[in-house]
Amino acid sequence: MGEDRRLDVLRAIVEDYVATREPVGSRALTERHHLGVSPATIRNDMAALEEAGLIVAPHTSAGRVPTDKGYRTFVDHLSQVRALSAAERRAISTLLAQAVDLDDVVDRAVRLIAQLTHQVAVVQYPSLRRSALRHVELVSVGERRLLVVIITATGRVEQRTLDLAEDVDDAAVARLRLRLNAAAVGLRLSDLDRVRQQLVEQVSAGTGTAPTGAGDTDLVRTVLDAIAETLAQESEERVVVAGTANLARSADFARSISPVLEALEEQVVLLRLLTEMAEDEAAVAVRIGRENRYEPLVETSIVSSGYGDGAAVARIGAVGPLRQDYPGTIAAVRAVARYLTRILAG
Amino acid sequence: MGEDRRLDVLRAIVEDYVATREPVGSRALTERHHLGVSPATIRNDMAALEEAGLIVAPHTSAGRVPTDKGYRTFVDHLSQVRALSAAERRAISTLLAQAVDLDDVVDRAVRLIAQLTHQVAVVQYPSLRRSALRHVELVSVGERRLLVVIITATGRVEQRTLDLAEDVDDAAVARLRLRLNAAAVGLRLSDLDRVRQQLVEQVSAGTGTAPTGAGDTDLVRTVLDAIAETLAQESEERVVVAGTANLARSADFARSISPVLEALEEQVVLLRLLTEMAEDEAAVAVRIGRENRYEPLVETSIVSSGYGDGAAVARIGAVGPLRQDYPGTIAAVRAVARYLTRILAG
DNA sequence: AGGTAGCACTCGCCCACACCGAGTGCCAAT
DNA sequence: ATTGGCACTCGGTGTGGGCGAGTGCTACCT
Repeated sequence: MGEDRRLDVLRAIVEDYVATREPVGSRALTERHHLGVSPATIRNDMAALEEAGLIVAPHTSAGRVPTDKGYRTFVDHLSQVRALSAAERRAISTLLAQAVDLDDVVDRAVRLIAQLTHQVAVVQYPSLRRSALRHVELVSVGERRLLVVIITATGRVEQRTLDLAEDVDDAAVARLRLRLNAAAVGLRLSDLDRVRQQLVEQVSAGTGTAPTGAGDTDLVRTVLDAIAETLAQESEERVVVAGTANLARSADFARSISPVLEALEEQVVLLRLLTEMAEDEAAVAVRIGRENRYEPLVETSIVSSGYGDGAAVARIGAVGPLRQDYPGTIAAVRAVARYLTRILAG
Repeated sequence: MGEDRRLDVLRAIVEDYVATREPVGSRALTERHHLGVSPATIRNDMAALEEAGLIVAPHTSAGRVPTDKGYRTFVDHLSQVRALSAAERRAISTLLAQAVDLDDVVDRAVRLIAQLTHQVAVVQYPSLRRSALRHVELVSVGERRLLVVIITATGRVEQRTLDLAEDVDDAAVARLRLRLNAAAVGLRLSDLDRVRQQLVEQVSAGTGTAPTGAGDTDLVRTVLDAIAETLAQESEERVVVAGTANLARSADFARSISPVLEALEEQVVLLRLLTEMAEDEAAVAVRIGRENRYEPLVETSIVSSGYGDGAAVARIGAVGPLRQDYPGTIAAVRAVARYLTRILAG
């Protein structure tokens, strides 16, 4: 029984189709790959593969093309992970190492992925919720408005403007800043919720020296609420995208690429898709075609990996056509994720 | 002499071609526009217009199509500015008014422009150099690293990490923060360069109370240098883009749209293009086709306007195909610029 | 002089048609 | 289980003719 050979045939079909964009026929297969059998035999195997839903013929007298399911088995069972070349790895590490701050790291990473994979690259900023608080800055802007700036251990800065119920003088703000920082620095933002009430009391009571104003408790609560709320809305989790031009070049999209472009501009959607892929944070996950439950992306595949250590975890990914070099993409995404983890830890 | 009519003909050609994407012929013109003359006469005018380089015929027996120069005269002399509908204006003002912070304003504005013009929208953040300093925050991160956060009057936040020559204790940082803010708040960032030396002395000397550490002068200089440098590199001026999907829909690009997409991802290029268009800050400027000296964009037109008052000036714009509804785009861009100015001032 | 009518001419577009060849499924033979 | 043979399908390509929109030119009109 040719169970094994059948999978060989599938692999050959995927590889050839990815390379040539032409539906691949039985004869071409026997010529380009030395499976030791005749075209007729291949045809039988192909019939079986089609039966199993792994390949289809676009029309009666054409070769076969992999289905989503076909790519899926290819990715799961057939592709051997290809290591990046030494040059590529060097390029990654030096490029990332040159970054001057977090924004720069993310920017470089996203461009790198786009260039390595020839696809659209997506990088999520290190998640706020899980990173530790480094500093909270309060600045009063205007009469009853307070600008809250949150600085995390990873160097990420988030801001938010608050409208207050009543006037607050600068002294009160300064006092609050001191206590807030004393009490909350070092906490994971995701822990904030749990210890919030406790914090309110602790901060309002003060450390003893300065006189406590009347509305301080309210103010503290308001500020902490704001911080929590900022973190709660996922929309604050930023995603950056690069390499959209690669989409236009691929010419693999039946309809237009504009639905895909639209999807890529929707941070919220991207975030949801990425986080849904986070079954195993460390490993590379792949979503192929209709496996993406999101209509505009059913003609794309997403290859994604988590990065970062415990303190700051997020995801990166590559969005590209169904017909793509999966082993190559996976290798590139994984490599960048690893270097990224290393850089952020250092 | 039909000098006037000739321009009427040009206007008619532009309008029809924009509406239909078909090269327009003499007969069609007389039918759709009531110029009171026969097709033969129109043909003579067309010959003259072609002679003048305002229109061309794609091939011998086809209608005419406007050239860059044709669009240019249309924009300069022939298009009457169309006011937006009341509904549109209401949409703009309410949408922008709901924004919660600067990021949100910019985000809403860019989406708005994309939606109104059906083109790619571009919004430059209110320029750092010209906005006043609201607050400088210093946070030491790690041993000899200092995070400098700059907050402007418009609510914009910029950050930068410094590597220091020697250790600095928290007390020194706190002291510096106090003095720096006392001395520099309210200054235009663009003025910083001029008064820098003066500031260094002023801040180092302190206001009298706290004892001054040995390395303080150096530290002050380093920090001010960093601030100045951050501002100097234009790359820190951010540009956001939206509506790239509109490009893919337009189907007006001879080659591929990928060069255009690439260009749109290059912040530096976009910034240069935008600032080059700032002859008259308030008015709407238009660059048509080859007027953009940047090769990837020679098949596009850019409609752009400044916004903001003296304190915070920047530009917005729309990038689209040559064949577009210029009056509509101009109206939309101008309207959004005005509302934006109002919002930021209020 | 400017506008008009008529006319011959050009050419891109569309359609019908035929042909070629890659590829298939099936069957009989090994 | 594999293979060679064979009839059949059908998309892609090339050819040729007809159509029609559009033009430039010339002669004519006001």
